[in-house]
Order: sequence, then C-alpha cells, then structure tokens
Amino acid sequence: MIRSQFLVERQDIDPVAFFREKGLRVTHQRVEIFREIAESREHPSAETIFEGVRRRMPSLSMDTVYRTLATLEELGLVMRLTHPRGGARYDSMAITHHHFICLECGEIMDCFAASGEAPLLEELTDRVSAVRSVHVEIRGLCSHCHHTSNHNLPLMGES
Amino acid sequence: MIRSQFLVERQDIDPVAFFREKGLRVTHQRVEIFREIAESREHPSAETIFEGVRRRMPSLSMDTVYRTLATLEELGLVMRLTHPRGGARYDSMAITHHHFICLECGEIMDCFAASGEAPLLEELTDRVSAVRSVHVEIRGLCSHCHHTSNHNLPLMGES
DNA sequence: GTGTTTAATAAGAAATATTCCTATTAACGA
DNA sequence: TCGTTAATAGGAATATTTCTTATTAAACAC
Repeated sequence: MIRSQFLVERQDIDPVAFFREKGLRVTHQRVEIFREIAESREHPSAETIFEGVRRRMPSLSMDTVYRTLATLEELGLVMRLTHPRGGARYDSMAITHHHFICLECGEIMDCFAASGEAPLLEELTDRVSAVRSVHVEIRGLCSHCHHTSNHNLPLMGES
Repeated sequence: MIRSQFLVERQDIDPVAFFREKGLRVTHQRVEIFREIAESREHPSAETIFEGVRRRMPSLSMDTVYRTLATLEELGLVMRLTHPRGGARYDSMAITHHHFICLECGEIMDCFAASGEAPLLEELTDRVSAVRSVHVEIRGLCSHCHHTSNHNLPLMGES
C-alpha cells in the first residue's frame, strides 16, 4: 500500500548547486528564472515571469521561459497550476504546500499547514509504483468575494 | 476554522433535470457533452470531447464545447485538470474523487478512496469564506513506466 | 399548436498560449 | 584556451481558447 504524508518539507535550495548536482548546465537564464519564481509571492504566469526576468536580462526569450519552467517542474522545484481564468500559473515548490483558489476573483493562496494523509491508493496498488508529489487544491470563495458578490456556486455542506 | 472532509459523494445526475433546476436551457449540445464526459473513463481533452459528440451532432462547434465545459465546471459537474503534456483534460465530478497522474506517460487514474481531512485552513481563516471543492492530485510513476523507463525523478521518501 | 422572447449556438476570425526549428552562443571539461 | 555540445534567441508554426455576429431553437404565454 502506498501512503503519503502531506507534509514533506524541503527548502533553502541553492539553484547553482542544484543544477550542477543534476548534471544540468548552470545558465544565467535558469538561475534568474528560478529566482524570479522563488521570490515571488504571486503565483505568476509564464508571461509575468518573462517580463520580470527580462528587466535584468533583455535578451531572454519566451521559449527559454517555457523550457526552463518545464525543467524546473520536472525537478520538482516548481509547480504548474491550472488557473480558473485560463493560462497556467507557476509556484515555487521549494517548500511543500497546498493551494486555495478563489473561484470568483481567481486569487491563489498558499496553504502550508497540512494534516491527515493522502487518499489511500490501495485501489491502484497494481497500477501505481512511485509517488512524486501530493498536492491538495481547495476551491471556494475568498472572504472578500463571499461578501461582495452574489455568487451562485454550489458549496460543500450545502445540498 | 474551516475543515473539509475529502469524501463527499454525489451521483446519478440527470442532466436534463439538473439544467432545468438551475434555470439553464436544456439544449441537445449540453446534454450530449455532459453524457460524453460522464460516460468516458479517459479524462478527455476538449478536442476529444468535440470529436466524440460531433459524431452524433455534426453541426457542433468547438466554441460550444468550451462554453459548455465552463458551465459544467461552474456547476461542479466537471473538473478541468492540468495535464503534464500541455492542454486541459476534463473529468466528470458527479462522484467526488481524486487523481493520480503518471509523469512519464501522462495517464490519469481516478482515485475514489479517500481518507483524512483537507489541510487545515486555519492560517487562512480571515481570507477564506467558503469551500467549494477539495481535490487531491498525486503525481508519480505508474507501474508500467516505473519498470520500463529509466526515469530520473525525485520521489517522495528519497533524499 | 403558434408566436414571442432571448439564451444558446455555429462559424470563423481573433487573440492567447505554447512549441518547434535553426543558427548562434556560452557552459564545461580537457 | 579550445572543442564539444547543451542551451538559448528569434521567429515561425501550431495549438488552444475566446470573441463577434448572425442564426437557431428552448421556454413560455396564449
């Protein structure tokens, strides 16, 4: 049986050492893109990341941003999130955490506290071999939207 | 404090009654698109849904597929998933469940069993008002890929 | 049933988002 | 410092999603 705890921390990642360790070339682009995400608190889109890094590195191309984001995601340093309003958003996963997304305004909030266990994968035992990450995504209404907008969303606990 | 159980079932949805109840017109397109997803076990893309329904309804347009999927998602009947290999995938959420996604081949498996509770939202109490859904997404390697490919993914439990 | 109202659709254009192609650059090991 | 080659820039190509507008068909009143 595969059973995964939610809380798995990892932090203080030095991108230079990390890339080197993985046998990847330590390019300015990779380091800067990693930093841009690690230092952001805003779950930026690829476009936002591009604009942010390009200020320091005018030759940067969009292709490099996407390629690097894919690399970082594969390494487990970054997570791609589906945003209710189209387009992908990216978030540093140097520290394991989860997300709350407001269905009204689209704001994404980090949720570091975690308790309990992941869904048991017993029913998938013969089909699943290794767990890489467990991510909980909670959707609902943030306080602001709950009070200001007349929403019509079915909520948990209601019929 | 907001605390949400994972397991919240809902099933046997009659799309006609459901749309009517919500004050939405019961169009052939809506009913057929809903059925296509509800009967699929394959987490189809918008394109796949389009092709499937168009066999029965040749005049269907892609725009209607996207529009209807957005409506169904808003009603909580359908969930949009980010697929590792670009593009969105859709899944019927008539019965609450979770997902395992293989990072190698991209296969998505349903995971109905669930235990534990969602991450505590205590830290977000003042920012979050209402929970609409709790979804757990587990990533890793399916048995097939774990045994056949030489993967280089950091896995949970390893350093 | 018939007519009226208007939400929903089809069609294709437009806007976005993402990936691909190729020549060039620069990281790294010798 | 030099050679090798992974990685990048630039732009084209593709894919995905949304928008615009005329048309259609649900829903409802009669």
